[in-house]
Amino acid sequence: MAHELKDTLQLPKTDFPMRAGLAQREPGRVAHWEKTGLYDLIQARRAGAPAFVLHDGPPFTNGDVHIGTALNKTLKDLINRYKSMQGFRTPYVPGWDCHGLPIEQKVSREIQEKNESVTTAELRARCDAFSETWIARQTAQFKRIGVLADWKNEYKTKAPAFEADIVRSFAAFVEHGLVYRAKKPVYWSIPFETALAEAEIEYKDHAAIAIWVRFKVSAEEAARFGLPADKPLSIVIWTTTPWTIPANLAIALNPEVDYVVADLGAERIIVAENLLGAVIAAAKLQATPVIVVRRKGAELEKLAARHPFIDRASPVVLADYVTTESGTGAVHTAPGHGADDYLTGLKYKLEIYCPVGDDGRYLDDGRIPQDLVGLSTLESVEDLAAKKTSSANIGVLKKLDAAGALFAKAKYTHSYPHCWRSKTPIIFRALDQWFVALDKNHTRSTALAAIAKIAADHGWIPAWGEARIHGAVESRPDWCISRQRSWGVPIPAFYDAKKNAYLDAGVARAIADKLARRGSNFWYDATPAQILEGIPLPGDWPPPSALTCGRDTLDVWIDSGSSHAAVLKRHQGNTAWPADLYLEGSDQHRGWFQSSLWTSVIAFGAAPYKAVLTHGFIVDQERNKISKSSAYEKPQTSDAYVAEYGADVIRLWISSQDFRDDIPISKEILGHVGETYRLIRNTLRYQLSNLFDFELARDGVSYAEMDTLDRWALHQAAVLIRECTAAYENYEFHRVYQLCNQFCSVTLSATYHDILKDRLYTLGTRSPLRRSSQTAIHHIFQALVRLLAPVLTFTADEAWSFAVTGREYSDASVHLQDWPVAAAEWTNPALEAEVAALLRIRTQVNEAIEPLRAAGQLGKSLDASVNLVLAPGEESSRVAEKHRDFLPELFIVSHVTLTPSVGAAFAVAVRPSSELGHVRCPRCWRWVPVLESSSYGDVCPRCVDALSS
RNA sequence: GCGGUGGUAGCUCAGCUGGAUAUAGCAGCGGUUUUAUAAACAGCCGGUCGGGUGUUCGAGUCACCUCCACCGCGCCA
Repeated sequence: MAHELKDTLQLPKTDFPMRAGLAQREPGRVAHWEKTGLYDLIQARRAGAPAFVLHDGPPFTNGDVHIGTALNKTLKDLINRYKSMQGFRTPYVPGWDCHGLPIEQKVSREIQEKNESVTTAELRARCDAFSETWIARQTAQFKRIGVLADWKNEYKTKAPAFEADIVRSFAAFVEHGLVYRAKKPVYWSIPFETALAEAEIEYKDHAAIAIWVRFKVSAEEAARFGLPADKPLSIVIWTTTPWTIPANLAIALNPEVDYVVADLGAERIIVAENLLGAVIAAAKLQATPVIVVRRKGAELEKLAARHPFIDRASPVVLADYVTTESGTGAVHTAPGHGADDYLTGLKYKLEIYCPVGDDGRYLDDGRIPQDLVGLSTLESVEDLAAKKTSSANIGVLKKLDAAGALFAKAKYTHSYPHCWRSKTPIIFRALDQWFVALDKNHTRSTALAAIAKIAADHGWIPAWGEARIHGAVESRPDWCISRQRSWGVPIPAFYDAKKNAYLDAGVARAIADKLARRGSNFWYDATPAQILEGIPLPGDWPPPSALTCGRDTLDVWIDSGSSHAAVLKRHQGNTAWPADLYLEGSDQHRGWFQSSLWTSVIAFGAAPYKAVLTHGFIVDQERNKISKSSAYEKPQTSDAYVAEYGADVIRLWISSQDFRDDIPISKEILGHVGETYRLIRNTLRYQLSNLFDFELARDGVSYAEMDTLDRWALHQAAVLIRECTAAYENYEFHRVYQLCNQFCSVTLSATYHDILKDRLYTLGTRSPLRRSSQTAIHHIFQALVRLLAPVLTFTADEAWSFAVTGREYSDASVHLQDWPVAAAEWTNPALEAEVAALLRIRTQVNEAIEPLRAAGQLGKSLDASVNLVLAPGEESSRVAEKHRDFLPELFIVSHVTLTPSVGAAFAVAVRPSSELGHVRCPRCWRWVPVLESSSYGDVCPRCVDALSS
């Protein structure tokens, strides 16, 4: 009997599974989207619409997609999908950053391990192949997390046409007269005879010899500065790299620090006052120094000391970086052998002097003492193990000793950069490099103006991005754009036998045209004559036969920084210049945002983007950064996370975080997000399953005829749509997450859906009240699934397919729908206020039920009967009175009585319905005064109606 | 060391131009239901808003100092 009764209920029905099985089932949807050509369908649908171009910053192609990269790409995908549903045409051309040191390093290491020797062109071909395999893998990984893009029109910085545009960017620099050649110190690996980049050095402890050296000050010079000249006077410097002494051109003092002339008896020395004691101690002198004179460093500027064993002056210069934490406060300065020294050298117009050759040996330049020429500055791994220092260091020590200049020496262990491959200490060595003069031709001011213009349009998101990039652009020194590397775009410069450089914008552009057809290996394979064939040369150039090709490549930031020119300017994949949005991590203010700005400002006079959105970096739960190398339980790759949680949970996690700040990730956090996912999924499932016999056209109820609670729900949906839309517009996806989460759990699951069960399940199929609720559910589902579609791309699409066709896969896609809009009539604040008041009473009812439950007098709320003591005139009493017939359903109880009581306060009382002598209807479980008979036995009058309809 | 950003319950987030008892969801705890059932509902617990000082009738909100984290830059001669 009971079983038959249950069969008369309209229980929910759907094939939409409760359990998502994301990790297993999502790949099927990726394939489905590929098959149906979803990206193209979306584009075709908006063919005539205004464009929103989000220009993709290219990830580096040397490994699996890191979770941070996945976050970046997913945020882009989310925005594109939202904008598309909002009615924009959203061409999205993904890119790949292919050139550069990390790839060349990895490939070189492989070659080295196999003891192969290859030509530059072969090395480049292997780098190309290496990059290509990662492009394929990363593409699959991006698709797997639901990134929808124009993969067939993707851009690669290594593609010949792209390389040509990189060279054209460079040609624009030349055209504007910005490119010049100068010396600059670089990290140099002696064993490999190559310049190293920051990434190729590692800091290790190094046992060095620290020396204190006298730089004599002549009597005349001393007198000129009012210093006592009756005893030998010298400035004492300190250094841990004795081999750089031959290149010494100056002594740097801090202008603010107090220096003293200290009398040691036989001689006098000049050092910082704070360090005098330490210097005396280093020299193991017993004498108590007597301070004769005290001067600020600034007062000693241009005092000319003498080099200890080379006949030249070493003048005092001033530098703020000089400290009194170690040494003597007087810093030995060799502009060809140190970054600071270099800058000081430029300031004082010193020669950038580097008397050390590629092999690390002193050159015979006519200035280096003959007994030092040929000595090596290299300390091999064996030398380091044996604690032997370099022959150059020993040679210099001998010379200093012989000259009587060695004031003291000591062992000194410090952290020092080493070549990561040869494990030997690097040296700083000045080499000729190409630079871009950023202050020429108003370049910097134009760039700053472009930044300000974007700020005026609120294009820096968050707003502090403006300060970031402004600072970076304002303070950037001239841009060193040459690299002594092979895997990159060649700098189209030529050299004659005397190493004079030849560079011309027109020639560079002509070469770019050739590279576009033949690829950049042409530069490495062909002779200068072949390269220059058919290209008119400037009048002052020698014939091609007298030239050789330069071997430097361009800084890879010019590669990616040219993407706006190579992709947007050429409308690749129907894009347009400038981009509406660039979106990358906040480190790119100094990286891609900046390099793109420079190339664009120089070539086109304006920024390549209208707005720039930045996100923070992924950190672990302790707020420590998650680096690619750190030892975590599992690799921090996109695929590893997707395999464990599914792409939609990862995407939901991404949306849940305020990405402008640090973005924490952990098992706990993802676990919570997984809970939210299940809540949302179940909410959608409830709606789908209760619409199984509903068709809007056939069964829909007009708003005017809808039930109060259903109208209330539509009001809530309208609010949700409005607030979510505002959040999406402001790129505040975490608000979307919070809003949808609360809507699903509080508004729907705990309130609306719970109350609706009675009418949906037990009323007659075509009962107007049931149809009213189904109409509301239909509208709410339509809104909710679309609001979620940009985030939960897989689940929303799956739910949509079930809603439209009842099947898991179909041609219908939520991603081809418009953004939801609430009908104006849904917004009904007066009704909302009344229901809100009733819901507050509902909470009181629930609180009153709880003690009875604890006492075992009640089980489910339907067993309860409620009496409200009304206080006439009071608001909740008024509202309760007005909606008295609605109260049992709203409270999910069987019976509600109202007892007006003048003078009493509003109160809630609950008792079991059985105490009223009521009986329980076996069909709908409500307690009623009497049951009536039906063909299914005795049921309540309402169920009799339902069964007969 | 410098510049930027942030720090609100175990977790993720509200809190607008300073105003009363500081949000909500999730998690946790012990319950209810078996008609969304590897689901659903109700109740309870939980925060001196990183720390300090100041301005104010009143500070999570403003100022200064300090600690911690992240991004960028620099330094270790």
